Amino acid sequence: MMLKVATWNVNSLKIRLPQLLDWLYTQQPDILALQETKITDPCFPKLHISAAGYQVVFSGQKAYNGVATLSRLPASDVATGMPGLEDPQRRVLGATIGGIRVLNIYIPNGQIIGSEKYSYKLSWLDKLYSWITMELSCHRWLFLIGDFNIAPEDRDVSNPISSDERIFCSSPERFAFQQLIKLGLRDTFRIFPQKEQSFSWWDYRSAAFHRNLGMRIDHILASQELADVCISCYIDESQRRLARPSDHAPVVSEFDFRLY
DNA sequence: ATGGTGGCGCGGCCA
Repeated sequence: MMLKVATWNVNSLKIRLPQLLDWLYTQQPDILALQETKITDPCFPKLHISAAGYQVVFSGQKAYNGVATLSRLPASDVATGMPGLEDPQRRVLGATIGGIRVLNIYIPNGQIIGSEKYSYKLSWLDKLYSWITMELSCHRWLFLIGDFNIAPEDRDVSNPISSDERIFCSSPERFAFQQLIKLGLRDTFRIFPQKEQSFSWWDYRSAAFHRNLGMRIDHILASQELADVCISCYIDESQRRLARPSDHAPVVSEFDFRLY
């Protein structure tokens, strides 16, 4: 039995719904984490999602942020925030699906190093570390997936020159990512050999996708016991080539694991 | 390039 898990920042679910439904039909993931749904809960297109054969939980807001998790099996123990962080921004969605804890996150962008938004990102990452520590203590099967807005290494950036002082690449951001790895999570993409210059996000501007100027900032982290049975991880760049694409491509990981 | 594109929603904000 194979378990297929994916993450995709769709940059507006309303605009991307036709693409999402096409993608679900062809890819048939068991679990899909969406970010930047940009839609309020009453407006969420759950009929379309269920018609495609998926259960869904979501936590949205108007115009910004918003996360949703689709799955073949129903979700329980849903969490829409992190302990110790009163945050009106909808960036977190935890759920237990078929015995696996699935934590879908949309880490703040940070905008400019030293800005207020950057401070918010770092304190958010601090809360995330505590939360993941706690979640790992009670779930042996756990995924931490989503848009991290962090490029973990220089090889995850098309132009790593002076990357140390660039947003997504700064030492505090990369340190926070490594702290999650130290907790026992594995970056499933790096379990396997990958082509150089592999990215999951490309700026809409300056024909960045065409020139492959991007970053790998969307990640599927798995607890050790799931990483042990991970059989592949890839970025589906085909979605970025379509008309009116999201600026992010879906990331997919497959596991030799049976959901129950 | 102190720029550039896209989404939301109709003036900026956010990415």
